[in-house]
Amino acid sequence: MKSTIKDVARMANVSISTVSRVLNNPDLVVKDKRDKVLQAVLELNYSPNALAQGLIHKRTKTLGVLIPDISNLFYAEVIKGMEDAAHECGNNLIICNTDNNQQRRLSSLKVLSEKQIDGIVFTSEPIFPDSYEVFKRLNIPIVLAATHSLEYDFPSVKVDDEQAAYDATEYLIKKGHTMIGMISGSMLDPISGLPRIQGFLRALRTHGIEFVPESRIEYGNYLFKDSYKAMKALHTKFPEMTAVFATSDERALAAISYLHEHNVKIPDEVSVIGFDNTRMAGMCYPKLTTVAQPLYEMGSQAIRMLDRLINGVVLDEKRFYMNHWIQERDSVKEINRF
Amino acid sequence: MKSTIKDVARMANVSISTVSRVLNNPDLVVKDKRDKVLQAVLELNYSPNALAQGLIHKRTKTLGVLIPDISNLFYAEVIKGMEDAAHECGNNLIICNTDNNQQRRLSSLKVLSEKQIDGIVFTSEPIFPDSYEVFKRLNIPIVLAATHSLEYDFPSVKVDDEQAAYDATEYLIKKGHTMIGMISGSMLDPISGLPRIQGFLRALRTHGIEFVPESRIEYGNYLFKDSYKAMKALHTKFPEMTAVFATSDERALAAISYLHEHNVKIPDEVSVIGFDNTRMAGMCYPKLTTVAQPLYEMGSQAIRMLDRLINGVVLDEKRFYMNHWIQERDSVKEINRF
DNA sequence: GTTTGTCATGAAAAGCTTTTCACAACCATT
DNA sequence: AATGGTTGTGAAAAGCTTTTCATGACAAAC
Repeated sequence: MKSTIKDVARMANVSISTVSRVLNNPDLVVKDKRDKVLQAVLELNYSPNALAQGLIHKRTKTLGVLIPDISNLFYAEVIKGMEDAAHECGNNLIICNTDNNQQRRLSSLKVLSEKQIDGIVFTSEPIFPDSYEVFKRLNIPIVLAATHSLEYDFPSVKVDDEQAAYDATEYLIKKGHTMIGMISGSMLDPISGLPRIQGFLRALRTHGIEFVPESRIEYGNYLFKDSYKAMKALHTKFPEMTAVFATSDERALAAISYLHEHNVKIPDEVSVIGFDNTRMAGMCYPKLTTVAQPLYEMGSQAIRMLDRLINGVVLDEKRFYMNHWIQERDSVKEINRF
Repeated sequence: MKSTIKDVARMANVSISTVSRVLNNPDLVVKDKRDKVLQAVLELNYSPNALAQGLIHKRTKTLGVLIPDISNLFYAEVIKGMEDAAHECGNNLIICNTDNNQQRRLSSLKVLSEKQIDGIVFTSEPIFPDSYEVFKRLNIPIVLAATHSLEYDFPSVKVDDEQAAYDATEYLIKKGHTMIGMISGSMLDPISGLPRIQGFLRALRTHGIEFVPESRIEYGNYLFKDSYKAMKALHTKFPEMTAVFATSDERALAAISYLHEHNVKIPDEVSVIGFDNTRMAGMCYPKLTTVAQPLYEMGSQAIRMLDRLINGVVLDEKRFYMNHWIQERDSVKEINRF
């Protein structure tokens, strides 16, 4: 049986209030009582019940995190960043898998709210009006990570996807590529789909490369298998291609697999650039050049922003864009333009 | 401001007890009051405060999970299995990263205990006496996942590592290999180090393959970079090797990278078998043949066992060994023995 | 020597819910 | 008509802590 403050009080021969004071405001009580209390605490292995504390303080030091699919490697580093930051500011994380499923998302939010969490980090998914309603009713601080919203003014942490895609494409162009294909997410995805396509197109336009989107971009979901098929379709309709921009590392690995299997040399015949810089990017062959997102930092930054919001600090910038960069490895080759 | 049961009672013109009954035991109250209460609940968007409930029931429906390094891909699937199972039996997970660090492990356990979690899943790490003391004092159900303890009788879920390593090695032998190297974890690691080495040695012995451990096994930590170095060392001291047993997929990928970079054909010149069957195993080239652990199921099974323990069910088997299997892909080749 | 002020401490309320107990009303039994 | 048994409801305790308020003791100031 766990001991309570009452047990400590009894053992130390003082009132409950005194015990509480010893623990929270030690200099309010004289030394000999203090010592007796401390002694009793030790002896009984007492530690306060956070439920009771939470009830009083209306603060649980627990944060909720909603993630569409935890098993996706993308989140491994993000979660670690979150956990480390949370630990640092004395919080715990309840992580919920939403499975890309509104029902589950709602039921998770309901229990999180019942458990009186102090704030929420919502990752990756766009905010639809019905989710917005729920968030508003929850009435607690919320931070978006790896997503944002232009309609609603939730604070957010993410990379500038359009610019990142632009930079990736420009990088390929500067390496001499003009025949560039793209494996992309859906145009209907306003977070990591459309903006990356727009960045890609803008780079081509800026550098005067003519372009027929229908024959150069292949769309598909984010998993390896579909991306492999997408790469096959792309390569079939665009065999002159010398470089592919895959909008996730998983897509890039699928492209690499396809190319290997068809005896296309990487990067000698076809260069590949990915997106995310998950740990996998350094583990494949050839090592993947990719648009790096600071995954760990995105996670920790999101938590730190949330913690500040909870403590009533006003954020100087609502939409926080983290720096991305091109992580050069071995999957892109400079080619002779002429 | 969140509404309380008091607000609902006032609005519905009944006592607090009646509201509580409507929510927990509806047939105890007459229809018209019940309807009025339900109406008020809806109108006020009321949901009960889990802290107060937890205080009474001594049950929080929250479980703690301790993981040495969340960013390791190994845990992505395990956590998902845990989360799904937890969700199914109405629990939430507080996941803590221990960083392989006793200090942090202890501080995490302390807050988890203060938050009155109902049980703990402890993953991967061996149980040392001091940890044991802490667990015992916590006095709540605990399940070990991907680890176990022979000294203490905590229930556990894992694969039979010795047998799995034996099977992997035998698989290579049956494919005609006799010159087999190993990239292993430390012999001092009683969970995934020593047993796998023992399984490896037993398989060789059983099949009458002579063997000088010093020149055939390379030890190192689990990260890619070290494993790459290990592979280099192994290949240097054992160039006749036709197959490598890498005791994690990450190690196997490092081996593959090394071989690619030195123009050794996989699996034509050297076969590689991994361990874990993380999602990466299907994304590399060649696709990795590996000893599959049922990661998702290990996670969900651990949670289900924990939930049963919490509900006072006595487990029929304490040490639960999940089935492993050889997931055949493309990194191992049958060779001609003569 | 009375008053003011400080300090240490305990009693009790508050935070929100569930559950036990008691009460009243009603019907059925004798 | 009196007793016994249901049934529906509210008051209050319990779960554990923090914090406010009140009290008593004692030193300092007039």
